[in-house]
Amino acid sequence: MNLRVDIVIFSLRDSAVQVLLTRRASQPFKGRMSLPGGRVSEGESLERTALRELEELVGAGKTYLEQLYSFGEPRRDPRGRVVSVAYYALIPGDRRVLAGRDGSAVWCSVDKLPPLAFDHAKILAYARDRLRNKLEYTTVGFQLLPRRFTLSELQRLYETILGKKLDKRNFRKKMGLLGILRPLRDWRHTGRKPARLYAFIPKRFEKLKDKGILFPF
Amino acid sequence: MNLRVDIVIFSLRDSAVQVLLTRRASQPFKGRMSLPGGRVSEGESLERTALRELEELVGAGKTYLEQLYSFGEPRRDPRGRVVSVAYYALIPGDRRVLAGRDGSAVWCSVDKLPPLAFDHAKILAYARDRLRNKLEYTTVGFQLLPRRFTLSELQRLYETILGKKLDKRNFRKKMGLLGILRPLRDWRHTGRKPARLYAFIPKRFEKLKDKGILFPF
DNA sequence: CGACAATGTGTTTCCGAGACACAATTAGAT
DNA sequence: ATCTAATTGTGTCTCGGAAACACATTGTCG
Repeated sequence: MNLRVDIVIFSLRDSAVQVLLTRRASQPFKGRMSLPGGRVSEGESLERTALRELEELVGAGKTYLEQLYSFGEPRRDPRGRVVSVAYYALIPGDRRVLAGRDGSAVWCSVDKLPPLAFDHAKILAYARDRLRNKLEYTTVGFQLLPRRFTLSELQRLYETILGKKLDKRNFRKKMGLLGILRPLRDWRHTGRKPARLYAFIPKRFEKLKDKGILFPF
Repeated sequence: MNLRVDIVIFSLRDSAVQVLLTRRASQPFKGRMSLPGGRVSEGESLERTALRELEELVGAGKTYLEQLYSFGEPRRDPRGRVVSVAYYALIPGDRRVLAGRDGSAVWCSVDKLPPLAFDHAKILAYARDRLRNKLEYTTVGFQLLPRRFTLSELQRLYETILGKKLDKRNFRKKMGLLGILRPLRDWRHTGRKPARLYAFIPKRFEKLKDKGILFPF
């Protein structure tokens, strides 16, 4: 039985949710794009496999990683039986990526995906659903932003992933109420009126989580 | 690489959430209780494996089955590397079970669990969490009840799984509002005042789901 | 026939979600 | 220097769902 780990690596780039894909160098599906992944080694846990693959591609740094689902249809790989444990990862949009050893990794907007190898389109769709859902009751979203960000950037992130417009005042009211943002003393100067920078306070959020208070959106 | 599917089979019996466990007949952990499960055969999907195991244990009939999580710590089985894809299933409390070929399967209340083999306690805990969460925004709960049930039974189910008391009037109001229950013409006579029987209307619920209306508890 | 146990039924209060508009600040153009 | 365009930033009202809350009714059992 062949066991692999495939990873859906999300990031926010150019105001779009993008996924890191690799081009297949060999048959089957030679030349097609596919999710990065690799074999689970002996003595290596699933999560460790995922972390290893992840590091090869995007290096170390703030990363969110979560197991997604296991895919085991008998015919999903034409070469033979392969079961994939899929993970998904979130990395900040300002992170430089190594783009893989051979530089074959490419960011693709999830709205303009090329045809994918195997059942990877299915895996990716599943990951997007999960991300959307999770965004509504957790703070995973912050994993996609740089350490410091403006409220408008945060709102755009939510709007992009949820696929709908949010009201600015309501959005800010809720964020304020949650008390998980720390206003910084710096401002972002980008074209027009400068915007205040904020940082996420993970500690505060942990307390909310313990009390069972979730994320309302 | 050895790949298995293990199943957490929940049911509601004697007003308690119970799990179907099997006693191990051989080493390691000989004599201990463990989650039922089995090898994934060649050419068999993960879900099909789970269904096969499930049917061996509890026969055919209304069943809810969902993939839970994959466990792949290198040392979780002392014999060698074994990765388990865990599923969980819900079956009605009035279902007769075959209790396995050899009759070695036993129902155990999740509040009084014996020591379990391997990392099965962890898997079970994970399943309980998932069940609790899912109960709050879906209708999985109905999978644990017989076809016909009283509102009090339904409420007790929710209270048991959520581990907290619910207000009777609010509970009934919400259920009524959702419109997913059909009152039947029969009554349950059990000791005291008879209670009206109801049935779940899956069709109605599908419509709610399509509209994105979820379960408020 | 009386005690007990469970069913069944509405109103009020409170809080969070969503709808909604305008003044202030800055860069860049003229 | 002045104007324009783009973006930030801020409060109130309304509505709907959630939670708190008590008592009359019905049947069984002793």
